[in-house]
Amino acid sequence: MWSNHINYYCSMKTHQLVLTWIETELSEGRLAVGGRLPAERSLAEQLRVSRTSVREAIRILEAMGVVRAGVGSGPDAGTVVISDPTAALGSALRLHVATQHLPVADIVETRVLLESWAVSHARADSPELARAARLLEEMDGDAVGVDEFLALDVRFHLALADAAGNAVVSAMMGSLRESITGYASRLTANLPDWDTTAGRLRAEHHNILAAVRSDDGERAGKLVAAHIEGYYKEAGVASGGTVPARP
Amino acid sequence: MWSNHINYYCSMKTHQLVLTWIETELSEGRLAVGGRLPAERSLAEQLRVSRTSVREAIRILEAMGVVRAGVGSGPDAGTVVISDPTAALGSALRLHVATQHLPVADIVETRVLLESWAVSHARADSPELARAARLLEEMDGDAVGVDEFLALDVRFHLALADAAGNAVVSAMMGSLRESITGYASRLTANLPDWDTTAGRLRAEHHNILAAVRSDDGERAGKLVAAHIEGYYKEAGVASGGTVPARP
DNA sequence: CCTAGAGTGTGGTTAGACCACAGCCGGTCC
DNA sequence: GGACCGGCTGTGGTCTAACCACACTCTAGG
Repeated sequence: MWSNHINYYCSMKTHQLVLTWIETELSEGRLAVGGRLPAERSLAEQLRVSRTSVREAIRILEAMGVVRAGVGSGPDAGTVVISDPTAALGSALRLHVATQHLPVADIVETRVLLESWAVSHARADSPELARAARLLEEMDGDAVGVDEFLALDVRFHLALADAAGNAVVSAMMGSLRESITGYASRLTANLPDWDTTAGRLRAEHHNILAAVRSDDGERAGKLVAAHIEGYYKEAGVASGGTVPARP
Repeated sequence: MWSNHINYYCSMKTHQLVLTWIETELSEGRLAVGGRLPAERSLAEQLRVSRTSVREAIRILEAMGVVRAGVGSGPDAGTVVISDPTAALGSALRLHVATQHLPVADIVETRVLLESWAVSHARADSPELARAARLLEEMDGDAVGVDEFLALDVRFHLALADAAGNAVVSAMMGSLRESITGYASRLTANLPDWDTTAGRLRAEHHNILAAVRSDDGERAGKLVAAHIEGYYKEAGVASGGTVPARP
């Protein structure tokens, strides 16, 4: 194969060559979201590399939320281009939290920053707000368990963030939330009384949504900041504090 | 091998099994930054999977900035755990920008948001500010070319962001900046007169740094927002606007 | 003592094989 | 004629076995 010869002039790992090729195809518009990559074997032959190297590149793209690999044949199989920035940022953040080089307190602080910006820039007539309202109705149900409540809570906050119309902020919000999902559900154990907390959270949610809908961005931003900080404080993750021990 | 048997009960791809194992080792503290992963062949044997699958997992971690693979032997070889969140977020963002599902305008907007927060929360006595000041001195030199100026500019803004002491914000700032480096250098071609612009940017940098050092966070935030927005506006990336055509 | 070479262990890359899966297509049976 | 069943084809998923380049480490020879 040529790769050794090529690498002699350009010290790039083989799979990076494949990555570069795919990224170029994306930039130049020859590959777009919804499109399909060539089959792994064809791509390997075309780029004069082994299938292993092609697969390594595709794995990276898959982890980054850029492609989705599907077996079988037919119109929904093969490796298709998608675009899920949240997945990429989320798993990256989660891993770095695991290395304990990204303090959870910093993540919470960043979440407050992004989310208060988002609600204060949300358009009062955004269709996302209707979605948020429906989620609140669901959360008001009596039979909602803790985990279900938290899941709906995530979706509510994401809907709010989407209303600002900034894809990057939405993706980062989602990834921050995803990276600490594990913590969030563990934190509920620290709460003195879940029902009381849930009631407070519900009320705060309605206030926030009302502020956004009346176009009072400043007030919505402050409410959201207090909402998030209040929750984590009650659950024991003080700003700059350490992470609670595992059960 | 057992993997097919295992996958029968739990539909997880083999390399994900390896990823999960490594993430657990990180969370539980048995692996830490600076530590070394077992050799690929050992790990494969230990987890009862093929070396191929182990490599796919390691590739993903490498792309996420969690490990660094080094050939050879000795104390600096092998696969060691690092922590470079910026790399992970940066390449992810860059790829999604390539798919044209993340508008450049949104990235700029997010950068303004994060950076103005950072400077308004920077500690006036942070050692990072001294670093920022040294970078400004370098930029004031007469013999500084365009590319060199831009490189120093990136480092200056990152130093400012670091002064806020939030690792997540710093990482996101760096990744946003990295994801649009390609654009930034192309944008200079749109400027009517580089020397004039450079002079203005220099003056604004000094003003921002002065505001931070006098603990006037609010003013620093506004200055930084105007600084960034002004530059992109002059270079032709208006908020919500489209991307300039390639040369 | 120092140096050149063999030895060892690391990741990097490749080739080739087999599997499970999903759609397609043609033949068969009712 | 229509419904069903089987093989065919192409996809990604996994594994094995081998080789390479590299960098250190040890050792034999000067």
